[in-house]
Amino acid sequence: MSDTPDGRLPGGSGRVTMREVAALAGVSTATVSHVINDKQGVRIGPDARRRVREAVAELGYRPNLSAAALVKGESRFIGLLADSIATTPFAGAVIRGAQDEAWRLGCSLLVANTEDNAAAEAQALEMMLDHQVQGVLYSTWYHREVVVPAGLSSADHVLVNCFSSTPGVRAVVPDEGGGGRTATRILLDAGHRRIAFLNTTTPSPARTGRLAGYREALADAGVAFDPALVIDTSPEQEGGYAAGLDLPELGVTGVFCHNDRVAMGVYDALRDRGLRVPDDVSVVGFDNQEVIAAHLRPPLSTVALPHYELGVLGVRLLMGLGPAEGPDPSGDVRGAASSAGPVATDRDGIVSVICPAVPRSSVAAPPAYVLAAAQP
Amino acid sequence: MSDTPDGRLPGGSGRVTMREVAALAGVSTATVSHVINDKQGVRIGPDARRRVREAVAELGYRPNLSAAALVKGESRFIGLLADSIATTPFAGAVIRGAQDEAWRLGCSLLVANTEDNAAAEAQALEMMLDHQVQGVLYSTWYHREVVVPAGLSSADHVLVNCFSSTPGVRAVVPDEGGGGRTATRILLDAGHRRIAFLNTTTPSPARTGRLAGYREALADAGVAFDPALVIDTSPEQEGGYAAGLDLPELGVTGVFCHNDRVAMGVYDALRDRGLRVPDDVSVVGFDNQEVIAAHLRPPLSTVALPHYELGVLGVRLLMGLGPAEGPDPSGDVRGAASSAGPVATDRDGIVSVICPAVPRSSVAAPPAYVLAAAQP
DNA sequence: CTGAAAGCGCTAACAC
DNA sequence: GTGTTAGCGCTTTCAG
Repeated sequence: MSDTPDGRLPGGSGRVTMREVAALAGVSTATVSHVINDKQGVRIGPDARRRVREAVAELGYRPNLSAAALVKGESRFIGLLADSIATTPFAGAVIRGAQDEAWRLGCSLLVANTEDNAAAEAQALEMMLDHQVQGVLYSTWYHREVVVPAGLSSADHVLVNCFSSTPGVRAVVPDEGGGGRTATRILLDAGHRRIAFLNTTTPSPARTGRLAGYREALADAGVAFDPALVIDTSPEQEGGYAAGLDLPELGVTGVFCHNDRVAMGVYDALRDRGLRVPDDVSVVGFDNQEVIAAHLRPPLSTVALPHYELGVLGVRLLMGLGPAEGPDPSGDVRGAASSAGPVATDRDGIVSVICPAVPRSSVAAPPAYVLAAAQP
Repeated sequence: MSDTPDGRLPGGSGRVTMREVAALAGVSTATVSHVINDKQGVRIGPDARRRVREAVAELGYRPNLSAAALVKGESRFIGLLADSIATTPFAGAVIRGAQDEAWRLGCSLLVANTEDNAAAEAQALEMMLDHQVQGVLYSTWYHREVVVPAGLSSADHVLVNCFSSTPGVRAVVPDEGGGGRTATRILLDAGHRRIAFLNTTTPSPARTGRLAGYREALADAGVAFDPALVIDTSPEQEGGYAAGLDLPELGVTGVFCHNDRVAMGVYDALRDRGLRVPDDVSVVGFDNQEVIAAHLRPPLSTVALPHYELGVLGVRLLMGLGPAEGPDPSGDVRGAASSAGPVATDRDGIVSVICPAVPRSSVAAPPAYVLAAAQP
């Protein structure tokens, strides 16, 4: 059971070693190793196996991962380089997904926040290599093209939420087009026909992808595309406010905003123009920034990009596993969204939407999902 | 460079080993080790030292951390258990601070997100112990009392942003009282005398601490405390809205809100009541939730808790270092005075820091800081 | 001042 | 089927 609580055992760290387990079980360390690692192709008698298990339990044995890593030349670590961690919830979601999947595969995540600083990036990468990571995920908090840092090629790697023009580099990215379609369809399904799209001015996959999705959804619904309804504006509250002031003259009844911050500005602008949301104009955002979407009045309908799933898929891709797989209990799409009350408060309940297709990606991205109800 | 005589080329991972460095430098591995680790108490000739350095550079040698951890029985890892990672920016800030300080000390952070789930917590902890971490930081995303999980005592540990009634457990927590004073003083300095405080209904150090700070600031300014101006409400937009509707009747010109979400609701309520911010009523929030504070119209004055610094101090405390000494911007160090910085230094170079396991006792945290300008 | 040697705890060939 | 035996790359006495 437990050793004497009064003093530290002399050895390295006082922990139970495999040799002690072997001794108690009356077998050799090799046998213990085989049993513990469930080694395939090695036949161990059921009796010995049982005794080993018992000894492990009784002694409270825990493997020394450093020793295992040393002899195998490879650790059970997966590195994750993130360019941000606190500024948005997106990176956090990626990390959560990657961690959950890594744990499922018996690995640990070694996260490093680089703040998009090349020096920190290089340092973090070396640290990871020094720890013999199996591979490295390179992730960004917003979907964009990146130049793969030189050192990254020293390790097996996969890009997450970003992509590179360098051929042969695996990447997993969100389906912007699907997101744009979903957002637009929310408004179409609510009966809107004259729908503005407040797009960002920043060139990005989000800009082109969401616009394409907007147009596709309109086309699918038999609504003619009107270029006058697509307004480029800075992707913040200020941009939304400025563009929102012009909306009344356009005669639109619905607005799809490039992101939730823009939607926040639109709310303000519409209010200042004497229009009410959702009675006069319906608004749909993008990103599901919990703190905005759930707490605006009325709560904002929005589309979330599957960041958690991006993390999951990044790990799977890195480990040479296919995208989806059978029983995935944690694939609960609503999980990432549930947080505050507003979701339960809304009238029409939660709607899940599937965004198939995958732009630029070597991997299928999971569906984006929608929060709150569409505003009629 | 693959000049191993016994032809063992693909042995570990093809990386340069210390033996190769030793061979090139014409010294033994022991000498290389001493030079690399800058071992004190061992005299190495300047010449040998130089040759080792050159060999390291030429070969691009990188140490195998697994090997070092194995032989020393301890890795250069510091574990960080976080109960959340994506739901708020707070945890992220703690992580950033802890990581930066860990790196400064030549350590790596091993982060685990537990989502406040006991099973995940236990699993993560075992993982960390299996990696021979030096110690573990146990952090929460909001300041609260916790019961230290049993397994945590297997490792050296420090609580971050939380505290325990268990005696002897070190902890570093934010100075809520100082935050409350700061927020209130913003309004006082702007000339307000009738200031409401929308406190949370949730019992917590934040609730009592900020209220105490509010009262202290009033007292310092010679303003009588009026219990009618303290309104408990749910700490969300909804709570702020509800309480905000009552503000006009109270004749207040300033409002200190328990957090930014409440302030967001207050903005809405005041607008609905026909009052303007800041012309009619000034509002100060708390938390500096960037996405709210910076994007409300007008931008919200708010107070930020020092989460980054909490992470930094957690690491320093764990590693037996005193609170950092550094550039300390804008005053208000008075919070530190009341925290009775219980930093005791032992002889023999061993530093022990004891934090009273009481809500009010915070380890000398850096001052909270204020964003944006006070509204006249 | 420097080097030879003995492992750290574990895995992987190969004997038995 | 199971035990024996080498090391993995590094740190650390302890001789010289």
